[in-house]
This record gives sequence, structure tokens and C-alpha cells, in this order.
Amino acid sequence: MKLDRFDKAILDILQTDGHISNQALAEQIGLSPAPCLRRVKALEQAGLITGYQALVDAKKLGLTLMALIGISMDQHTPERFANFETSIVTIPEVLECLLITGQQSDYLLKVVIRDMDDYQHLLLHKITKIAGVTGVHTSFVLRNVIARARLPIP
Amino acid sequence: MKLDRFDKAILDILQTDGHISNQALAEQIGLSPAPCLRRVKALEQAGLITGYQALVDAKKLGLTLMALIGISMDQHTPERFANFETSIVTIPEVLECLLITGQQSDYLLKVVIRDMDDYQHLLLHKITKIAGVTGVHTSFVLRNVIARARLPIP
DNA sequence: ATTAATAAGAAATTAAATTTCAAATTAATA
DNA sequence: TATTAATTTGAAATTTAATTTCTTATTAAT
Repeated sequence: MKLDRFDKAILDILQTDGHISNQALAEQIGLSPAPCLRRVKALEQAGLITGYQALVDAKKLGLTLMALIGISMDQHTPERFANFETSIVTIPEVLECLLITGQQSDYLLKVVIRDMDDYQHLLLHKITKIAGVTGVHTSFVLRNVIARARLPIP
Repeated sequence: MKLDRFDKAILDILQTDGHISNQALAEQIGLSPAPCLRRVKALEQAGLITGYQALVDAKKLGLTLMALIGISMDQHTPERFANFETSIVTIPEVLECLLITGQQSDYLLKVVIRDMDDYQHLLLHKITKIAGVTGVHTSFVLRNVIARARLPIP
């Protein structure tokens, strides 16, 4: 699927405001509502738009701590990795889990927790309990300079 | 503002599906549409819901590379940091920018780019051009095990 | 237990999404 | 370059959902 300027504008706007009405969206990109809606549906159908979500303020939920946790595994086998990944997705505090190169760590996790007690519990009773996890290195986030940024539309 | 089970259910559902109709949402949480809508509006008003966004597939946009870039600064002064932050927010490829502890780096960036050429250009012509940036260490993301997860509702 | 305050639900209204179809634009072919 | 086919647009009608209003019920406080 190739995108013209209308499609790109739609993606750009919907990443910023996923609740904009179709009429307002149509006006912003310079089309009438009917074709605008068709394009949005087509982008959803094509899998370019994978969903919509509300953005929630972590601090107002009491989730004031964010940490990055580097994880080292004992063996670099597909089985070890697969097992780790199926375990880690069940922990709701883990917002992100990336398999990475260029570090001592194999995985980098981003977690949000209420406080140090919760962090300790998460680390000692959940993460280090997963088979194969040998090393853990945590960085705490002091400031979130850019969050929830939108993808650049090429 | 304190949240009851209805509010928590709303936040949980809207983080998963920000496009659900108010009627369907009301049914899922076990309320009629009118009070359900009132609660959603109240959560928006209170700043618990900060917005809505469409989720876009990076690969389908041709953004096939994701990298984590650790940044070290020469001086740890508020002015240096402020300048870096105002510069970094203008780079659309930077999806996330965190000021962190526990690493050699001061900042950790998450970037998405098309390919190695774009990465090279981003690094050499944009990031390292910012005043005070002395060290850069890049990790490439091999696999995105968990992405765009939703906050756990306490 | 009684009152006040808050929240819920039904129904009416308003607004938006969706569909339909004729007109226009774009792309392809001769 | 003219002609045809395919695709896309936009106006209007229809359907659906959001929003408001008002009465009833529930919860909290005295």
C-alpha cells in the first residue's frame, strides 16, 4: 500500500489526537468527510493503524517511579529466550521489553511502579525468579523528557 | 480524585481500545451509557486521561530499525541539560528521551529509523551536533517483545 | 432514622458516522 | 493527444452514537 499526502496527514493527525471527529479530520486534511472516513478505514484494514488507546497519567495513578532494567541471561538459546518472554509478558508493571545488542544485558525492560518497595518486590519476587536470569542492572528515570511521541511519517 | 472500580475498569479498557463506543464501554463495566460517559469526561477533566492516539505500525511505514542511544554530557549543569532537551525534542525520530541514573550515560533515547544510512545521518548530523554531547553508545533492538503496553491500574 | 448530597438510568435531543449514488478526477490505452 | 476505463470525490439521506435533561435510586452524613 502506498500512501499519498492525505494518508500521511491522517496518520500524523490521528497519532496526535485519536479522538478527533471524522468531520474535523476531513477539514484539516482538506477532504470531505466521506472520502476521509474511507481512507481511515482503509488504513485500519491495511494494518497501518493497529489500534487506538487512551493515554493515562502514571503519576495520577500513583505510579511515580519508572525504571529501566537490563537483564542478562545465562544461555543464549531460543528456548531460554522464549521462556523468558512468555514469563515477562505476564507482569503488568513491564511496559516494554526489548531484546537488544550492544550491551552486557540481553533484554531491556521499562517498568513503572509505585515506590521502592514495589520495585524491590518486582525485582526479587518476579523478575529474578524467571529461569535463566543471571544479571540485573537497574537505572531509575529522573525525568521523562519525551514520552508518547508519535512515529515520524516518512 | 479517588477511583472506584468503575473508573479503574474504564481506564483499563480505554487503554486497550480507545475507540470503543460509549455504549459498549458502559455495557462492559456494568453501567448505563449516561453515567459511563460522565465518568469518562470526569477522568479526562481530572487529567487522568491525557489524550487518545492512534497506534501506527512502524514497519509498514518502512521504519524497520529501532535503536537505543545512550548519551553522555560533558557538564552536568541545568543549562546543559535544558539546552540538550530543547534540541532533542525537535528531532522527530526520537520517540523517547529519558534522563537516567545508574549508567555511564545521562540520557537514553529511543529512536526509529528506516535503515543504517538514516541512523548514521541521525547520529552524525543531528545528535552529536548538540552542544555538550561527548559520548554516544548505541544498542540496536532485535525484537520488540512488549510494545505499547498499558499502565497497570493499581 | 432522617436528611442531604451524589450518582444512576430512561428518554429526548443533538451530533456524528456511515451509506448511497451521481459527478469529477485520474490513469491507462490506442 | 484523444478516448475509455477505473478510481475517487462530494452532496445528501440514513443510521447510529453521543449528549443532555430530568426523575429515581443510592450512598453518605448527621
